[in-house]
Amino acid sequence: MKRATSVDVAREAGVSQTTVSFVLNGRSDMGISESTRSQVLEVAKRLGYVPSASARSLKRGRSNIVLCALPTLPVARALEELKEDLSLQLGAAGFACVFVYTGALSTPLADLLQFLQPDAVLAVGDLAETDRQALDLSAIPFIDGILSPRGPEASAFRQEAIGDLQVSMLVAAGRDRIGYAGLSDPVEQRFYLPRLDGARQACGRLGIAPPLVATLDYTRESAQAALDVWRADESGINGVAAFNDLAALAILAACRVAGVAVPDDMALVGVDDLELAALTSPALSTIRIDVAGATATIVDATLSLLGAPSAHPSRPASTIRFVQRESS
Amino acid sequence: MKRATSVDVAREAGVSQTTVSFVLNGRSDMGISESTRSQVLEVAKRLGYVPSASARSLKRGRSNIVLCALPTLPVARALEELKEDLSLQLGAAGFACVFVYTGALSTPLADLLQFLQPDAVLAVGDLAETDRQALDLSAIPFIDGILSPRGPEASAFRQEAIGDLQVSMLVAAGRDRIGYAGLSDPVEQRFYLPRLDGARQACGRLGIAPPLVATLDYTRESAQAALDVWRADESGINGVAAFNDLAALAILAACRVAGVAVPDDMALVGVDDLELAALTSPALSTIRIDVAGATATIVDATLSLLGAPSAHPSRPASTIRFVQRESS
DNA sequence: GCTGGTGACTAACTCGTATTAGGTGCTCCG
DNA sequence: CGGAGCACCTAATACGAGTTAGTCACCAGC
Repeated sequence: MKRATSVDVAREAGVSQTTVSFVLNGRSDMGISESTRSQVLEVAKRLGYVPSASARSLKRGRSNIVLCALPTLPVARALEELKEDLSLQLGAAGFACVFVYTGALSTPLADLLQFLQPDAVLAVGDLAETDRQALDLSAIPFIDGILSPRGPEASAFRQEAIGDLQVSMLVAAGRDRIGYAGLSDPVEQRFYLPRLDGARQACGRLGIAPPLVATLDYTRESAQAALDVWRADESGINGVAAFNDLAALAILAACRVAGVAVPDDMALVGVDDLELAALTSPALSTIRIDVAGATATIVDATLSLLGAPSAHPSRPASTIRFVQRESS
Repeated sequence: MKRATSVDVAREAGVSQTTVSFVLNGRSDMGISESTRSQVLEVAKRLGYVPSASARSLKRGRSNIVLCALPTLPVARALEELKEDLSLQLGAAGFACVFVYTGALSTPLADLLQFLQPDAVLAVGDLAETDRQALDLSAIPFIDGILSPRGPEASAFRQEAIGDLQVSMLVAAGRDRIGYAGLSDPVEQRFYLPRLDGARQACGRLGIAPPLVATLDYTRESAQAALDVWRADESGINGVAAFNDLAALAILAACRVAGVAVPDDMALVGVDDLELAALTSPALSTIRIDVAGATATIVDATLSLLGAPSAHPSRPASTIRFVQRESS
């Protein structure tokens, strides 16, 4: 059973294919009588007619698809939320938001363009140079690094504010010597460095020494090593801001093993508010990122890139919020 | 700057568009001389020609796109791995694998079909009835519930084996009264129930009482309540198999709060081997699901659905492995 | 009775590619 | 010397929708 085309609908309804097209695209300026109109709609529904996406985008020159390229990143709640928000808001604007995995391992973005012609590309990480060129050649606009600020359009996510808030809350809780847990993973640097900068600035503003940085990967040993670094410091680190909850939880476990009491000996603040942050003992204080506002900004930038009208006159930026639990 | 078409290439190379098409599709049976061939290739490269996906799929009748529909699920390492594996293996077979979020909140799959015409749809969860009908109308084959066995093609994931292995390892560690931590989330039922079945069967086989089931959501209170249920049981539950690592970690925290020693008073085994499982203290014993083999089966089923030749004569199913850590 | 306008519709073309059904000119063969 | 056979290439069409430039019937107005 082949799928119905607009010609099928036309034949069945006893009109021309042109008329079917006019009716289904709601072109009221073309003078279609009400009886013909409803007749066509009825037949279209009866035959289960769905316009061919290929034919439509071939003719129109746009596909109404926005492609979102994802790198391989460890779990991040904010990112998950962003993905669903993007789907939702772009969907409301008449675009389909589809996701692909690109990275060293996966198919390069350039190869996908022979199958899929998005109107725009949003990349969470940075795009490879070859991918950039491929997009330029196909005249597809893109925004990369959408989670950290660079272009004006992406300034919705102020990663610096996160590090700042972490330190501020640690200091407010009476800590005066801060450690910062960063990550060695290169993909994460894009988020890590701005957050660390924010933490540094907060230390300066609050008149305490800059944070003592230790980097870890997601292993127990590296968390242990970081803890050792902080404890060996003669100034006596008593508060740690971690790049994200995963790192914070690794440190939390290292503290337990080493007999360091949290929060008494060492306060700890993560970022992301994973489900698990509330489930550990002690429960993890963290920064919750509300991406909904920021998504609007990204969607806005995307739509203006496409010359589409934007539906968000006011642009609330991403808001962040300290979630106090037991670890600080 | 408009993108180049095959006609542009033809004009520039001084040949017909037909010839360009033959060269670029490698139709060696059409007798293209080597000089023309290289000339066309050179011009195509120089102009940065990329064939139009819309035009191609319009003519060919297939898009070479496989769409994978994702429900909103909490973090699961195996699922992440599956997504990347699918991208990789389908990519190798000449298909683009793209992901969309569908669910109660998000755009229904049916609405996406006006923008995108995949050759097949793989759904991780179950498809809504309306989505099913829409796919049928568009004559797009689909496989849903790809993570749990129903059709013969999806039998790669033997969820039962997971529950079985959990119980077996608990019993091997000397536990004889087993609790099972399930989930109340309806989306997870599809995985939860088969795993529980497996656990039940293992208990039967090993000659111990069936598992005492308690369901939780991802909150501290529910984990606490589950623990209370097991401890209140007069038989003295001394080993718990959890639906997944997240649930297991919630229970781990509840044990700490309640002063229950893990693994001495209560052994605990999760499923999924999250990064975090190795980072807690005590570190979590868990079941690691190797999806690579199962992906091959899914890809195989998909390709045969599409009438494409499958590249995997031998079909290794998903293998699971017990990861012993400190909690059991 | 002829023009001009309007309401309701459609023939024919277009998008960019793949494919079918030829066309050249050349050599080989009897 | 008149095909047959080959190597090499191209004109024309189809895919399914959107769009332009009409056509046709009907009515009003002078």
